Amino acid sequence: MTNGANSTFIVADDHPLFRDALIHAISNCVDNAEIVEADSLDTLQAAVDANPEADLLFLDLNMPGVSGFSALAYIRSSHESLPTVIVSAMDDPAVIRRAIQHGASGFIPKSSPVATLEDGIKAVLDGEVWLPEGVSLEGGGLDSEEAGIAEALSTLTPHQFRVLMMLGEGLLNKQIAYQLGVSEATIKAHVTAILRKMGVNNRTQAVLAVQQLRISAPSLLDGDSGDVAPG
Amino acid sequence: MTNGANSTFIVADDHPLFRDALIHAISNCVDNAEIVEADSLDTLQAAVDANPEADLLFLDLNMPGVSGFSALAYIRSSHESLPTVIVSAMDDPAVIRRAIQHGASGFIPKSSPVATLEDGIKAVLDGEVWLPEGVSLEGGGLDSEEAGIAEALSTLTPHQFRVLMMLGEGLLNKQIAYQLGVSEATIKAHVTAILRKMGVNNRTQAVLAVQQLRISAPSLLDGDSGDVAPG
DNA sequence: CGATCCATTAGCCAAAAGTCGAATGAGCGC
DNA sequence: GCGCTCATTCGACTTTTGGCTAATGGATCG
Repeated sequence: MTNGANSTFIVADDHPLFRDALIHAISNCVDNAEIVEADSLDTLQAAVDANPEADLLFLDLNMPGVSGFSALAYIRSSHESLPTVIVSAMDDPAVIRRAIQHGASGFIPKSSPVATLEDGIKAVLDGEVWLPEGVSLEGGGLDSEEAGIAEALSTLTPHQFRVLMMLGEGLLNKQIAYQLGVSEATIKAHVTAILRKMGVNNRTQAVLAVQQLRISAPSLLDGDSGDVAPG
Repeated sequence: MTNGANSTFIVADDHPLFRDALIHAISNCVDNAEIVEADSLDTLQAAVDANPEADLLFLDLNMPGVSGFSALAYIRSSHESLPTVIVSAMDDPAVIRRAIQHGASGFIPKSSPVATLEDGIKAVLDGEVWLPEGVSLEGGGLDSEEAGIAEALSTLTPHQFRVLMMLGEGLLNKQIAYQLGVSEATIKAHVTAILRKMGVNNRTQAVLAVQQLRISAPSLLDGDSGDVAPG
C-alpha cells in the first residue's frame, strides 16, 4: 500500500522551482513523505484520483486553465476529506478569506520565509487552519452569489468540470472535443449538463459565472510592493 | 452658448446620493458650474456627446453594465481632451495605478473627507494628476495584454461599445436588439465588427477580454451596501 | 442482480451565432 | 457639388449551439 506509516502529499503548482521549494519544506517537516506533483488541471485531477487518501494538497491559485477559486471549490467538493492549503503569490486578506470560505484549510503566501512555511505545514497537519500573521477571518461569509456558483460547481462530474474550464478559454465544442479526444456529440452532452446544473442558458453566461470565482489581476504591477512578513 | 465663462462638469455615478455630494463639492470649488449627471453607460455617452467641451468628467468605476476600466478606456479614447477623474469605493493602490495608466487624470476615493475631495478637484482643474495621499505611481506600465485590449476598445464605435458591454452580461443578440430597438441583423453586424477589431473568434472570447479590465470583487466584504449619507 | 449514474455516441431539429454583401445617410476634403 | 469614408442598418446564407431522444458499456450501490 502507498499509505502505511507514510504520508502522501500532492503539490499542485505550475512553477517547477516553487514545487521543489515546497517539496523541500515538506520533507523537513515529515519523514518518508510521498510526494505527488501536478502542474495542470489534468495532472491535479489524476493525482487526487490516484491518491484518494492523501494527507494534504498544496494548491496554487494561478494554475493555467483554472481560473481562481474554481479548482479549490471543485476539488474540495469531490474530496472532502482532503485538506487543502492554498499557496499563492497573492496575500490580500480578502483573497485569503475567500479561500478559507471555499474550504481551504490554510493559506501560505509564496513570500513566506521557509520557517513560516514549515510552521504552516505542521499546523495544518495537526488539523488547524493556518493563516498568515495578522489576518483574521472576521468579515462575514461568502457572497451568496459566489457561494451558489461554488455549490453548482460541486455538482459537476470531473469531465464536466474540465469542459467548463475549457469553455472559459473561449473554445468551440469542436476544439474541446479534439483536445479531449472524444466526439463533438460528447462535448455537447457535457455542455448541456453544465448549463443545466449552473442554471444558465448559454455558455457565455456559464463562463461569466466561473469568472466570478476569479481573483483580479495577479501580480502584474507589483511584486507585493507593500509590507509583508513581520519577523 | 453653454460654454461662455462657465465651466461644465459631467458627474457619472449610479448612486444619486453620492452624485449630490460630488456636485456640492464642485460648486464649492467653481462658481457658475454647469453640471450634467449620468447614471448609466447610456446617459454617460449622451452626456459626453452633448458636451464635447466639458471641463471635467467624474467617473465611478462601478457603473452598472460597464465592467471595470472599460468605460474609462473607451471614453478616454473618444474624448481625449476631456480630463477624467475616477471616483471609486476602491482605494487599492493597484487599482489607482491602473486607472491612471488607462488615462485618468486623478483618483478620488469615496471615503475621502470633503476637504480632500475639493483639493482634488482644484488640482485636476489646474492640470495636475491627483492621487490619494501616500500613493505613488511607481511600478511600471500597464500589462501589455490589458493595454492591447484597451487599444482595441478605443477603435469601437459607440454602438459597438454598447453592444460589447451587453455581450458582457451574457445577453442574446435578440435581447440586445430588443433593448436597443434595432433588428437582430444589426446586432449581428455589430458583433462581427467587434470580434474583428478585438481579434477574437467568438463572443465568449470577447467577453473574456473585457473581463480582464475588471477589478476583482469590489466590496463584498465591507459593505458599500450601507449607504453613506454624505452631508 | 437490478438500479443508478457517468461517459460516450448518433441523429434530428430549432435556435442562435457569425459572415457577406449591400443600402442608406452623415460627415469631410477638395 | 462630388467623391470618399464610415457608422448604422438590414436580409440571405452558413456554422455553431443547445435541447431532445435513444442506445451502449462501465462502475458503483444496495
